[in-house]
Amino acid sequence: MNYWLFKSEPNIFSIEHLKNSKNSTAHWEGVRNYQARNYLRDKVKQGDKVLFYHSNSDPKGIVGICKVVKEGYIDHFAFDKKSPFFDPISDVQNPRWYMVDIQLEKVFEKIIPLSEIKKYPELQNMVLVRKGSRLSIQPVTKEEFEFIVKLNGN
DNA sequence: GCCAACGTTGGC
DNA sequence: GCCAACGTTGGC
Repeated sequence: MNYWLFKSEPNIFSIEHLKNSKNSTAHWEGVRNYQARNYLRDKVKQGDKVLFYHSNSDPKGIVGICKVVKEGYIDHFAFDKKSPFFDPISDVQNPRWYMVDIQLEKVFEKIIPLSEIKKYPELQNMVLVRKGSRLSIQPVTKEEFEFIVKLNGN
């Protein structure tokens, strides 16, 4: 099993949105970056655990845990002219973009803010805290994942 | 294949 | 709102 961190802007899709979705399950569509796409298409597997991160918000940080319930499949929103994620370059015969489905496992009692994450020596190698890192789908180590779960007292 | 210009992300 | 860092585009 692998561990990941998915970023989302909560004004667009927050963990509350996920909680209120049917079966607390949602597509993770709209990833439009090749490195992140490659993870979604090739590496993110059913049963993997995901840290849900709120970016561009106050406070920003990790807000809960999800699991992958459906692994990489074609992000058909790229073909939908009405979708904000429409991509005219993507071709049905040769799709560029992929998504997964995730299901909520736990909303943390309290957000673990980025400022706090930056304080722990155990978390200094996270992609999240690397300068200039903008990846929206990031690998996380088992140790990092478990450390964060413990921080939340779980 | 290089790289300047432009667009986006996302912390501050 | 600013801007550093990074990604993408497109002319050459």
